[in-house]
Amino acid sequence: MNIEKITTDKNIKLTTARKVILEILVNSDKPLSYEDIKNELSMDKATFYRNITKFEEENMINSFESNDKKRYFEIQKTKHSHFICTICSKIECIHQKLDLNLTDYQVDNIIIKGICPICLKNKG
Amino acid sequence: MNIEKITTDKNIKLTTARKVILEILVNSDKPLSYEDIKNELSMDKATFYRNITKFEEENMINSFESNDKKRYFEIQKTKHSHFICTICSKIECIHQKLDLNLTDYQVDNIIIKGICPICLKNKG
DNA sequence: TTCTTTAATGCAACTTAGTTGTAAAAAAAC
DNA sequence: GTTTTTTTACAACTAAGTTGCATTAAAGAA
Repeated sequence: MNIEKITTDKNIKLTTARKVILEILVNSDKPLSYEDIKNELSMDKATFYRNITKFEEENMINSFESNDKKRYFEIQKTKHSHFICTICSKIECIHQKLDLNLTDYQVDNIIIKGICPICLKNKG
Repeated sequence: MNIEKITTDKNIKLTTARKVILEILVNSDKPLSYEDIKNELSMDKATFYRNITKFEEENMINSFESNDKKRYFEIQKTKHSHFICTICSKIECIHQKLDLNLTDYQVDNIIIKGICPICLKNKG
């Protein structure tokens, strides 16, 4: 997947700052927070967040809050859900299809909170 | 449902502050944020959050972050999921049973993000 | 190319949810 | 009643995210 593909048909100017953010997100296999990537960013955090907002408006990326109170961003390559472990805070992508059967609702993201297999085992 | 029932078998002292918080949560049919209820609280916010942390440790309440960046708290009367509309930010409790079939994971809360029927209709 | 307009950026100041240290007060243990 | 532990209020702090504004870059027209 390349950036050109993501920006096709989007009302977006591909600036250097935007390329940097999108490159990082494209090359990650899990959602990332600002904290996770701030060292790789040359731009100011205001620019980062303004671009993130723009990406969201254009439906290029997806974001959600985790239980560490931070927002996590990702590019929706394929539709999937997220599991957040309330013990270790790890975020896992769940690619298994979850049938929700919620008519009249548009479902964009499913976030499941609970305890991951590793922490469950450690708990005993 | 009364507070005594919630605190049964919990390692918790039922102080005035705690009673106030629990009363508010018990009498609500939807998750509430600190902002939602701060006017009804006589205590300091530090006390509020410290008690919320205690309640969570004792598994008396459930919390999750919405897309307004705030945490929402509720007492789990019956197990259910939550739908958060990314347009109007309304939080709806979904009592329909969602079968996830995630073995090895303990599922505590399912948060579905998307667009609610009203906003979908308004969008056209 | 040059002028004009619009959008994007950096910087600093700000907002606000939530946290932490600490001393006083309340409750429990003895 | 005295000691110990827990809870509280208050104030100071932290950090994610936002906003205002001046500067810069880019796009469009002539």
